[in-house]
Amino acid sequence: MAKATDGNGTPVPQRLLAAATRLFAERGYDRTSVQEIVEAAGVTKGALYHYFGSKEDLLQEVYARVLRLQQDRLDAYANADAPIEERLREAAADVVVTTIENLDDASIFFRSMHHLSPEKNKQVRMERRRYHERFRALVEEGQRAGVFSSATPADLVVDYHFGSVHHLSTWYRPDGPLSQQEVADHLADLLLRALRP
Amino acid sequence: MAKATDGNGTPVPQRLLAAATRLFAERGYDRTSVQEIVEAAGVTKGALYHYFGSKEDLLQEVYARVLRLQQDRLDAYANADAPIEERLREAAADVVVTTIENLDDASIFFRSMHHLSPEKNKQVRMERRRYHERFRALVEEGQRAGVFSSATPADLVVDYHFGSVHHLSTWYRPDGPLSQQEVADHLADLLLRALRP
DNA sequence: GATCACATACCGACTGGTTAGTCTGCCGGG
DNA sequence: CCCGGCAGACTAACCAGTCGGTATGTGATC
Repeated sequence: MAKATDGNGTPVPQRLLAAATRLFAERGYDRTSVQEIVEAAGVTKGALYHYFGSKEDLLQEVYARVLRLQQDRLDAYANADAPIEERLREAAADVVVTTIENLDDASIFFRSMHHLSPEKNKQVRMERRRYHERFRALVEEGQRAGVFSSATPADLVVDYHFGSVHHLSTWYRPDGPLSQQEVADHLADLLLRALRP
Repeated sequence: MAKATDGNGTPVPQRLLAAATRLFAERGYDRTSVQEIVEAAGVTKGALYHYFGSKEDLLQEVYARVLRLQQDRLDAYANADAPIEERLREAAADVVVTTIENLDDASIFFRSMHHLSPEKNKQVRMERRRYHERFRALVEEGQRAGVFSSATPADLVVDYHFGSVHHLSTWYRPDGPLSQQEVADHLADLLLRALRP
C-alpha cells in the first residue's frame, strides 16, 4: 500500500485536486485553508506539500486542466469540415456545455484568477488569449465570407458571447427549468441571430 | 475641526468608502487589510469602527450604492415614453456605460459577492433580482408586442446581456480602441439584433 | 535470500507572521 | 463638562509553509 492511493482507490494528488476544486468554488481561494483541503482529501499537510509546491500551485493546476480541455474542444470544432455557420454554432454551444459540466472549475477560474502571482497570471492570460483568438478567427471568417454581419468588431462579439459563458456560474442551477443542452442551444442561437446580416 | 473632514475636505466615512472601493477592486476583499484601508483614507482603525460595524459592512455599502444607482437609472429608461425597442436599447446601453464608469464597483460586485455573510448576501440577491425582473419585463413586453423574437426565453436573454456587462471588468480598458459609448452602442446593438424576429 | 542503501510517500507538531476587531483614553466644541 | 470623533496599542485567532521523523518499497551485492 505505497501506491499513493490509501484506503480510497484514487491517487492522493487527484484527491487533493478534487477537494481543492470543490472548496475553492464553495468558499473562495483565500477562505479555504490548506488544512481544510487536506482534511477533505483524507491526508495531511505533509502529503500536499510532497506533491505540490504551494497552495497557489494547486490553483494553477485547476486552471491548466480546464484550459487544456476547452482549447482542445474548440480546436476540434473550429477545424471541422463544415460551413462556418455550423462550426461557430457548435463551438459556441460546446463551450457552454463544458462550462456547465465543470461549473466549479469555471467559477474558480473567473473569480480567483487575480489571486495568482503575476507570472502565473501572465501565463494563464496568454493561454486564455490564444483561446479568444481562435474563436475570433471563426467570427472573422464568417464576416469576410459575408455570412455574418460586420456591424460589430469581431473582438467585441467574442467578448459578448464569453460574457454570457462567464456569467453562467452566477445563475445556472442544475435543477433549473433548462437542461445544459437547452441553455447551450439558446445561447448559441442568440449569438448566431445577432450575427445575421 | 470636529466635522469629520480632517485635513481633506471630504467627510471621513466617504473617504473610507472610496479607499475601500479602490483597494477591494485592486487586490480583492480578502487580500485588503483593514489597516491598508484606514491608511489610504488617512485615518486609523478607531475611525473606521466608529462609522462601520465591520469590514463586511464596508463591502455591503459598496454594493448598496451601485445597486441603487443602476436601479434608478433603469427605472427612468424603462418608464420613459418611447417605443419598446428604443427603451430597451437605451436601457441596455446605459447599464454598460454606468458599469464602465464605475468599473471598480462592478469588479468588486461580481468577484466578491460570495464573501458576504448569508443574510447580507440574500439581501443583495433580492435587490439584484428586482433589477433583473424589471429588465426582463422590457424584453417580455417587446415579445408580446411581436417586436422581439420569442425564440429565446426572456430570462435567458437578460442573463445573456448581463453576462456581457459582468464581463466588462475583465477586458475593458479605458485606453483601448473603443470609447465607453461605442462599446455600449455595440453591445446594445448585438442584443437588439439577436431579438429581431 | 538476506542484508544494506536509498528513495518515495506521508505524518503532524511547530513557527513566524498576519489580521479583524476591541478598548482605553485624549481632544476640542457646544 | 460632556460627548461625538477619533487615535493607537493590544489580543486572540488563524494560517501557509517547514522540518524532523516513520514506514514501506526497490534494487544491488554477496
